[in-house]
Amino acid sequence: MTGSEIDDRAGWRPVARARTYELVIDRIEEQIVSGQLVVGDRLPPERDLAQMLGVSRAAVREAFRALEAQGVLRMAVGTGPDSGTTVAALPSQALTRLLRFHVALANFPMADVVRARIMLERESARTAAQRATEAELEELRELLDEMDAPDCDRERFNDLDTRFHVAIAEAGGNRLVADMTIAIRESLRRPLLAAFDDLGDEWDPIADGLRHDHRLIHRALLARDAAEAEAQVERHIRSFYRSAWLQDLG
Amino acid sequence: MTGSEIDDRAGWRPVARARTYELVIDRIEEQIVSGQLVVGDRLPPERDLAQMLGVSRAAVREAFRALEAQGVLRMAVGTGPDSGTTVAALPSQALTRLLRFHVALANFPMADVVRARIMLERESARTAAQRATEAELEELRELLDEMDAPDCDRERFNDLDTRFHVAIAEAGGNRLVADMTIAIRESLRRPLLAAFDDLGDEWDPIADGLRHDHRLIHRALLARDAAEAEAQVERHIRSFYRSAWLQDLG
DNA sequence: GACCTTTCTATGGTCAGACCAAGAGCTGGC
DNA sequence: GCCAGCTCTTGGTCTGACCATAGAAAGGTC
Repeated sequence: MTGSEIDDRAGWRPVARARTYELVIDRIEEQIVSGQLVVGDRLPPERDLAQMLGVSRAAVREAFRALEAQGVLRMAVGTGPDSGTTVAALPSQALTRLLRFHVALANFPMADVVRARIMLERESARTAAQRATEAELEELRELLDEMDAPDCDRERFNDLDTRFHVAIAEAGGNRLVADMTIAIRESLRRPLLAAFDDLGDEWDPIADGLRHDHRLIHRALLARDAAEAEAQVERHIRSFYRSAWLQDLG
Repeated sequence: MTGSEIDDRAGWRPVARARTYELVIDRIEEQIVSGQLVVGDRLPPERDLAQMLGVSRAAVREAFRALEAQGVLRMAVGTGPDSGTTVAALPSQALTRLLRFHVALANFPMADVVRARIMLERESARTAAQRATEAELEELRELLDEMDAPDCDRERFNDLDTRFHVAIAEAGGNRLVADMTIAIRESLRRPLLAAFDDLGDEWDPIADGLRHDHRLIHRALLARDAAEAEAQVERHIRSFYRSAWLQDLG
């Protein structure tokens, strides 16, 4: 027999020795799931909580850091009403950081990310065509006008472009979809700017193409034409990906 | 004038005083973005890195915790080749935790989460219909057979159900879409089980309906009928949501 | 020489205690 | 009545110690 008899027996796997800070997280999660902690609530001061849980302050702090990284907590010094450690609602920022790291690590292939982006933004465009308010449509138009300015460099263009797509996602009304859209766009910011620079002289015609695409999307939204908005968004993203990365999505 | 003149001047906002651990994270992110750190690489021991960066070990540890929470690092004691702190690729787990917290905090309304789920799983079903392997289709069938077992209680049913949907997402071939699907399903586990229990005697007919839906989805995948697979997945999720939460998605 | 046991060492895990820094509120002098 | 300065709370950081784990190395036994 090559292995030990007590190994790989179905149904048995080693217990993961929980680290102290994970136990602290578990206690906090209990409070959240049971509804005893809601967004805006304050947690006890680190020193107090450490004593209450019977652990060191360092363990509490490491737990807080992990939760802060997930956008669940917000920490601030001082005394006032906004100070201390409070339960936050920052899923968008946390999602963005998470995705940025994993895109940089190439855990998600670029093509997969772009396909996901198409899926998300089609959904948002469809919903936005149905329920965007007049004010939201007007805001989109203003963004497009700003992108037409002659002194709009590539970085500013990209930031306005991002705001345009994010505004559509938020007009779509689905928080989760909007936050995922934001996360994808922001995580692509650096590679996108690098691709813009690589374009060299080809930039101007491509930017004009993007401006034209955006107007078509905006027009479809104004016309409340969900199918057209979806189609234009998909065409827009695919053609941009093709020109910036010289690849097709198949 | 009600406010100070130096406040809310467009373009000016207070600098966020970076905390030491955030600076440590920035250094690590630099290494990752520049490609000097790739998945599997080891970071220096905490004590060494602390000295190299001129900060305390506690600051390094807090940074590591934040990155661990994002699925970017993996920490293990000991001396062997797998010990120490290494760059990991665990986006799925990190996404799941993140979403679980924010669903529990109701930062994402249930209806939004379910709509996002429909969007994701439609995409996966469409792609899976085109590219699922014979082995993957067979695995799906085995899962469905297991769900037919008479001794399959609600929790086991839910776990098999999850594996069925996740398997389709993975057969779809898009890592990001699959990981988001996993995260959504897992984050819904607790509320889903609670809803199952609330059903009481209505459980049996509903479970039969789910089994039937699954067979229809499976059949569409076998037939390589992408449009039908998409439609069946959407119908399945909508009808389940309607019966479990007694609400319509509109 | 092969193999098992013991010891060593590197590394993360945890803790205690100290001091710093920001910020709201209190207090006393003007 | 108002402003400066003190005070207290709370997170931010550092130091240094010791614990726990798991390979690696050393040593002993057959």
